Amino acid sequence: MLKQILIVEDESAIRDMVAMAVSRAGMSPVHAGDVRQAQAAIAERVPDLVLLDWMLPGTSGIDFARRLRRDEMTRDVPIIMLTARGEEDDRVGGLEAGVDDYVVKPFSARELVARIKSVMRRVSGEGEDGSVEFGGLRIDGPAHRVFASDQAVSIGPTEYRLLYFLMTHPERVYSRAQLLDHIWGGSTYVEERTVDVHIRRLRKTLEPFNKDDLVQTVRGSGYRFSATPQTP
Amino acid sequence: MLKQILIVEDESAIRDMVAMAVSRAGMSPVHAGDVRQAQAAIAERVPDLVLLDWMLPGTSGIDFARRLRRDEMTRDVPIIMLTARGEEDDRVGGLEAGVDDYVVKPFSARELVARIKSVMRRVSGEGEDGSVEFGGLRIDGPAHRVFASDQAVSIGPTEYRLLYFLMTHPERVYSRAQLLDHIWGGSTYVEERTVDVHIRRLRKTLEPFNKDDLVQTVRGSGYRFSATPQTP
DNA sequence: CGTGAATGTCATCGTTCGGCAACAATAGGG
DNA sequence: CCCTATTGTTGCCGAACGATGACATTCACG
Repeated sequence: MLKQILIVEDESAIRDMVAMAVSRAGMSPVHAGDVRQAQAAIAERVPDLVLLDWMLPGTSGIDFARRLRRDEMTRDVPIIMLTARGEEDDRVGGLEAGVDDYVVKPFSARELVARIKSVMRRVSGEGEDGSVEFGGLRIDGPAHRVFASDQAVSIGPTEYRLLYFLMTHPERVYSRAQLLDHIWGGSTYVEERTVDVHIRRLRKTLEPFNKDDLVQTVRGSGYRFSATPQTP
Repeated sequence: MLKQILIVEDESAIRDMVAMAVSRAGMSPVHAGDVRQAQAAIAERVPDLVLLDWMLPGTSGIDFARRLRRDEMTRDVPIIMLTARGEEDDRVGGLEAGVDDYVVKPFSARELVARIKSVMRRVSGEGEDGSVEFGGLRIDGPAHRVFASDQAVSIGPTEYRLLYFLMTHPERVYSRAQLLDHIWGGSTYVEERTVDVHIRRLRKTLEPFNKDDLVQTVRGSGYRFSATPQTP
């Protein structure tokens, strides 16, 4: 059965472009110009993934995302947000609403498809309400907080996003470039070394809880979040 | 093999600046002042990425982008558009044409190079390295890890590549030259004896798990990875 | 404004890794 | 049984890589 992708986007040009990309990737696109149409489509069939524009006429994308998370039927459907450049700051809010990933406009068909596949590949790990638990760490998505063995961890915004991404994609190596793409956003320009620094800061905040060895270095390849420790 | 970047831009000043940045980043720039020249260059060699000015004499950049996408030969070549401020609204059209990213003039050399790398990374990017299992050993490609009977094995980068190659091509003899080609890459020049050393190191890391006899010497020919032990 | 937190960048330091050569060991043919 | 080609082993050195601390800048908030 073909994977069905629901595209909620008011600009028809973008919608068509996305639909084209999706169907060329062997998935079945369904169009919706606003939230009403989207709900009608969902009533028809619950899609396998939702591409959701941030700005929509009437209900905003993020409100709709929250609504999807609230409904039993659609709770586990992954959501990818389409945001314009400059709206990136609202990411944290999106994470709270249980959004799985962001793609910043302008984006290429190629990138979008890659993100869709990446998100769909990750079925496991994620709890109901967008909270994640792994290796003795727990992220409470809605509350935007991190706990290590029920102790609250004080953590900065970027470290939070980094940790969130790693915890939702564990046991897998990511290069610095990939981390930049996923956490900083594909269209911002940052040095690759910056990743090192934030990895360092993340480790430092996890250190008091002895969870810093969850963040592992893979020399020549990148970083990995894993429960089984590095064997040196 | 150097990555070749085709620069299609009519203003020679910008072209030179871009070419400078590109070659300083270790890539090989090729110039084209208009679409005709660009096509000639492509006929010569298909570039690894195209930097395309939005406004060109004759055919516009976006038409050229569409043409590149239509042609089988150039379908997968990523394209970055160079646009002037104010043309940003036309982006959607460009995205439909399959453009991978935009850089808005005026841009810095560093930003451009970063974008190029990001796009190229993405294209070759999310390589879904499969997992391999053979003779009690298991390689988790995405995690970049080796397990011997579910125990994590600590292994260096080159040993990892060597093991990965051997495990994906078992029961077959490879000469040192062949191993050099496949693992080191055809463009590097290394002594053949170096293979011996790394075979040794690989055996050493497999030794604690009693898996070192999977790597077998075929005197006069090379090495082989096999589940059935050597008959001495 | 002023202040502090957050973030990106840079320079430096220590470690690891890879390549090589020199030597030891072994096999295989005559 | 010996001799030689081939392979195994080890130590060393330079280059590459990642970690880290310090610094500059920006941003939000009072």
